[in-house]
Amino acid sequence: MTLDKNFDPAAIEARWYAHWEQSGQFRPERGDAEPFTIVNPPPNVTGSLHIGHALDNTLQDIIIRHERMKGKDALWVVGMDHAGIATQMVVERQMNERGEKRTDYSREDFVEKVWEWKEESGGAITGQLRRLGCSMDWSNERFTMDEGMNAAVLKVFVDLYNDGLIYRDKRLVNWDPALKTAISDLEVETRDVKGGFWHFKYPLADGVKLDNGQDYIEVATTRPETMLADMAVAVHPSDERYQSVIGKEIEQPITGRRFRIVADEHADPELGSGAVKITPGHDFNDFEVGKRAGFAAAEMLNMFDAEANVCQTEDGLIPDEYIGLHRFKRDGVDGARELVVQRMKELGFLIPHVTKSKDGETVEHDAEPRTIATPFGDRGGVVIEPWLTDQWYVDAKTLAQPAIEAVKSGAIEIVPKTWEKTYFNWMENIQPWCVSRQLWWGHRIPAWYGPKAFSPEEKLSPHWPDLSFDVSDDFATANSTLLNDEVFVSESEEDALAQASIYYSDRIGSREIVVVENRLSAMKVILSGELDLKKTIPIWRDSDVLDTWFSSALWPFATLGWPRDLVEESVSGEPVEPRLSNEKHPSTSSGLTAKPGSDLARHYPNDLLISGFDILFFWDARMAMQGIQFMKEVPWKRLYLHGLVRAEDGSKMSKSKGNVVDPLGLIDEYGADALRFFMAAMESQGRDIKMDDKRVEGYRNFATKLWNASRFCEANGIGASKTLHAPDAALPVNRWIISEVTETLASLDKALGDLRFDAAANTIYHFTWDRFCDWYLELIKPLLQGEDKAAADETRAVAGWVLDQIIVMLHPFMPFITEELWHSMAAETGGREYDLIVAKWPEPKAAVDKDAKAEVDWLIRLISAVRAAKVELNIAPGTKMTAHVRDGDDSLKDRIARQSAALDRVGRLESVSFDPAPEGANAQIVIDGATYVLPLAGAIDVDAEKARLGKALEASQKEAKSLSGRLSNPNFVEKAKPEAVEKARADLADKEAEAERLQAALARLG
RNA sequence: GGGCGUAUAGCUCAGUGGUAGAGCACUUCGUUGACAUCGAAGGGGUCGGGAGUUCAACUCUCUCUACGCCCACCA
Repeated sequence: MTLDKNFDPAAIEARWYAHWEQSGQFRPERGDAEPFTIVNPPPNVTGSLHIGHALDNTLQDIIIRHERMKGKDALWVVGMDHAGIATQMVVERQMNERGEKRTDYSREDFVEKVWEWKEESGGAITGQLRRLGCSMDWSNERFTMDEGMNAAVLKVFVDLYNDGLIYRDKRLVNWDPALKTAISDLEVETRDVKGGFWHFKYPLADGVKLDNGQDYIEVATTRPETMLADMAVAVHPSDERYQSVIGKEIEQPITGRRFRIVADEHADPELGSGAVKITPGHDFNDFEVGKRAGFAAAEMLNMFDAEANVCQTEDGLIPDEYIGLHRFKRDGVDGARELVVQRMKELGFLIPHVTKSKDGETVEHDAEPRTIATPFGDRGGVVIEPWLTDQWYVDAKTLAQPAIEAVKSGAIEIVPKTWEKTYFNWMENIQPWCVSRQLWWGHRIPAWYGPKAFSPEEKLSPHWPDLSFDVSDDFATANSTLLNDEVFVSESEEDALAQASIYYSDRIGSREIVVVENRLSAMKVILSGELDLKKTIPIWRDSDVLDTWFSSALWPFATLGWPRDLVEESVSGEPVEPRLSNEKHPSTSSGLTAKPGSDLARHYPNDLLISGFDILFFWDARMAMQGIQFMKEVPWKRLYLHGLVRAEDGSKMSKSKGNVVDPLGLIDEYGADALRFFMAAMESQGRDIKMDDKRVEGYRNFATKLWNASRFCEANGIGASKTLHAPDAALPVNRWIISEVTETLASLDKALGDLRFDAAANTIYHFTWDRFCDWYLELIKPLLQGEDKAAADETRAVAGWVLDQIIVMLHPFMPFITEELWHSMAAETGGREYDLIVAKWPEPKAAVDKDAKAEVDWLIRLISAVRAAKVELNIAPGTKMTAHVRDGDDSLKDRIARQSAALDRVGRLESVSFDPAPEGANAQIVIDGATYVLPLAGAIDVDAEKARLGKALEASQKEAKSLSGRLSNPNFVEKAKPEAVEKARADLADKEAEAERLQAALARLG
């Protein structure tokens, strides 16, 4: 015996994984084979394997192993994401612990520190994916900031810029005051927060009154602090109450600022007083109203710095006591909000909210309590402040159009289909994507700016890095000729310099161009007078980096060698229209095409993408847009979206709740195979998975079951099959199990093809346990130990072949135990020629053997019935019995003769004869057309047997009655499908016959 | 305010236009060698409520209820 008594996953997992990886079998050389490609969602370099990764990667591994075994050039691309914000936060946190901060370092030094951290501590997850058994192509592991990705990001940015699909704009962004960076719409999550709704009087200026004589307009707000930057009050154009004051002015009590009352549809007459204060610099709606009211973005007042502390507005009207306060109460310290409310109250401009107490007394409150949907940054965890800054935007609307079309046309198939609607809904309403981030870790934006970008005429909206000094008028005068706010976008600094030279020499005569580090140092250089601006022009590179998702959106092609493996398109220089098909040899808009034979040509489009639905917008949709834009083809043919893994009670797992299940702990306890099988078995389309340790344990038991079955085989001279196809077999039980393999394989392939992981797992599970272990191995025991050597040899060959098929079919789900068994089972016969990971997937060949199937099916039902009768009649299960057949025909006689050994050994029927049964009390069983009489000398409880038969009879009669009822309905016979009618007739005949026999059996009992 | 999903055995979930299945749990029995991480036999569901289509509905349509998720600028 080479197999240990117990299966110990830990003992084999690491060994097999190392072997596979070291022998390069995750991506065998198969240059001529049909390609199959999946790219793995790159996990954050800061990340560790959580249960969601376990699900996501198990599913991908199942597919990739299956395709690899089918002989394809299966490529599973793997890599890590630099995860801009997350990684920078990790390193900054560590600095904070040492009493340092980021700005103690230069940008270059800080970035260097992050790289050091990445090399030392990053990527822990790659080892954990290995523990899960994932067979990705580590030999070509990528990183979103490696050389190739950097080149791709630069090219994409520049190409998009040149096509007008990426642009710089000044508008409100979602600003995270904790992280001091802009974030995209998707990174904002709305939470309900308890807040207040304050009502104020805004006095009308110049003695103007409303029609009702009131000398103020009532406005209400959930953000009183922003009134320091109010620039208007809006009323609905058709609101009767305010017609006479439209165009008149308000004098804001605290700042004394005067501003107009404007008419705008945004104001809802039904809400509050129908008048709303407008703060264009700090509210998305107000920004739009402000623009409609004629304010340019640059004119809009800003009252916050990057940390959302109050700073002075351009007009200098904010009283000193507010400057430096936080926007609202923080750490128990009152902020601008509290002070504004207090001052307004003191000034008599607060309209209190009045409620009645239980005693009927009126109680005044400053604000009406209210639940407010408040935007939070998903990383920083603080309230987002809409803030007016210059940022880079991708024209997502334009890019989205072909991506929408791709799904509509079926070029991309989304599985499950129900997600299409969500995809369309988002894509059709997509907003410009803010891609610049005020961070240091990431892809630095390849844009250089000329001096005008920091001229004094420009409104210096607070921007990182903070610019808190004035620019001299001298400079402005000296450079008034430097024209526009010029931007040079290029893949290299040299080229940007060249562009700048051409630009400035054209306009203002030749001057030398120098590049300075950033906007801040550019200012310092200019102000210090170090540069003679008559001779030199400084340009500076954009300080910002790109959103992490900008680079990961390129993953499906950039990891395959784009743009390195592009070559001139040979056909023509014509621009290529998007094909949105599955054709090969994609080309880019610049007349380039993937080099024939390269991975890029062979593996793009990818065949499948598997991701959680939670990153459908973040990642999947953006890959679709960028893939089509740059490759003129969809990134993948199918997109499979799975749900979340939830805690046992159905809640979301989260660190704060402390209900996070560690997949590595489950692997330690039950083995990677068991965890993987659990994930597959639970993955039905369109539903979240609830964690269930008991079920993982169950699949551990399944692995043990297979292990023990293999030990049995080994002990009985059953080993690795010598043939790929099923051996010839004459015995019904062998022909039957071969047919069962054929059927199992067919449904397994279908399930995997349909991405029904649960169905696939259940198919192989039940075949292995119910068919193979519970019946086949039991039925062949007498054959293995019998005298008929030919029968024993045939059975050994078939059993060995079937076990091989199980091991092969199960391998994608349980790679470790199957690889171990694959080799162990061949140990006695000289070993295998190749590892299971690259073994050939079986091809269904033999037709199903109906005769054998019918015979074994009968055998199983007979044995089951005998067992059941024994239990109900309280007969010890080991008791040997004899049976006498009534109404049996010759073919039944033959069957019984063929199966006598199995009937004896498995069914405990030591003889089955066609002689009449002895008189007296007997147990009786009706199967198909025959009755089996089991004489029970004396010790039978006649009443129990009567009850047993009576119950069976009742069931038969009930079914027969229902069937005959249906058949006597003329509508059924006329309108139902003929097959249905036919089947009902046949079933009725069977049931009636069965009932008759049972009745006869009862009669015999007296 | 829109959109989506889910409601099937005690629990977790499959399922098909023709009178319901799995795993776990539960009950009873079982240790002569593959396996007690096991075997055998069982009990248990009017498939969320209502209406409709159909010869026939757990399965299709509508509606109601409950729960969950996503998107959305209501001050």
